[in-house]
Amino acid sequence: MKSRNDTIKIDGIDKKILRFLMKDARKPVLEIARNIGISGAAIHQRLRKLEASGLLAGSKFVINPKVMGYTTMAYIGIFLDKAMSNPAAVKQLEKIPEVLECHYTTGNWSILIKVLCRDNEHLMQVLNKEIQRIEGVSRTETFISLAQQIDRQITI
Amino acid sequence: MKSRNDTIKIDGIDKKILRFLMKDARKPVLEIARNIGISGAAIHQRLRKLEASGLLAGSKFVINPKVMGYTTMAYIGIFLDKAMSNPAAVKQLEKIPEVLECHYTTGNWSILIKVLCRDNEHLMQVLNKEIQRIEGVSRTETFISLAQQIDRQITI
DNA sequence: TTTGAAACATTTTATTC
DNA sequence: GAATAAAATGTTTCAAA
Repeated sequence: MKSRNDTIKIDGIDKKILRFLMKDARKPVLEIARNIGISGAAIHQRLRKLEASGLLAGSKFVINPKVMGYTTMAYIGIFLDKAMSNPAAVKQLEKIPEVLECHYTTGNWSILIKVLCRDNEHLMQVLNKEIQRIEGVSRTETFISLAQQIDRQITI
Repeated sequence: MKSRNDTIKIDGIDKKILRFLMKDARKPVLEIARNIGISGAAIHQRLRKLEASGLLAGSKFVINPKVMGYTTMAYIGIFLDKAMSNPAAVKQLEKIPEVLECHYTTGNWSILIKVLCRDNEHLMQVLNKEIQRIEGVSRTETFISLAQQIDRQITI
């Protein structure tokens, strides 16, 4: 099932199934079955295997934040005083719901985060009252996303 | 249905439903119904309304790229020669499957992209043979994500 | 808006090839 | 691996409250 570098072999049928479900997680297996000319049970079995392999990491409903009044997305590069305060800083960042992603990165900053706020004022509050107050955070650089033109998953 | 700033009013029941489905898009509506003590038909109707409002923007199967051998994620800040070449650059970026996100940003760069590659060598090829060759791209700054500790959607 | 019930469709499992 | 079939479960619609 797995090749020597621990990746998984998936064939063309697996790919077709995944491509359908990556676009619409609630697409009925039977509908996919009709589309690709294989029985629903066969697809069901393949999905169980893909799940067991860890390739399928679940499914999600996608929410449009704009409709909820969240229109300001930004990336924030964070400089930390000492490398040792990293895990502690992440713990604090986890408590801020506006923080959607957090990466340890090479380069200028210690950490790069993605935040989603209602507007610029909200973003300013999150910066000044939440992020800047975290122990070890010395400086930040903010990049507001004026528009997002690409948003997709890995191509299968 | 919508307040004067065009956001949507959702009540506690809507939130409960959404929280279930944001975690697992394939969770049966009837199961959610049993959990929150309301009929399946009621949930079905609420979901139709949420979908009509645009708040529900579909669903996705989530794939674990590591299992497919994609282990190097990076953010790349791109400097463009002239502002006018922006849309053309995005068009070229769309053709590169390793590019998962693309944002117009305030700050240093014109564009910030997120890329997913198999390894550092693959990343180098994408940088040198794909991104740097795009008309108008003058310089790039790469930040490799050594680890991602937070990855979530907006909190409902 | 909610419910319950009927009609319809899908999922899941066992069996067989 | 895949197909079929049967049982269990889920979805969808609608009339009534």
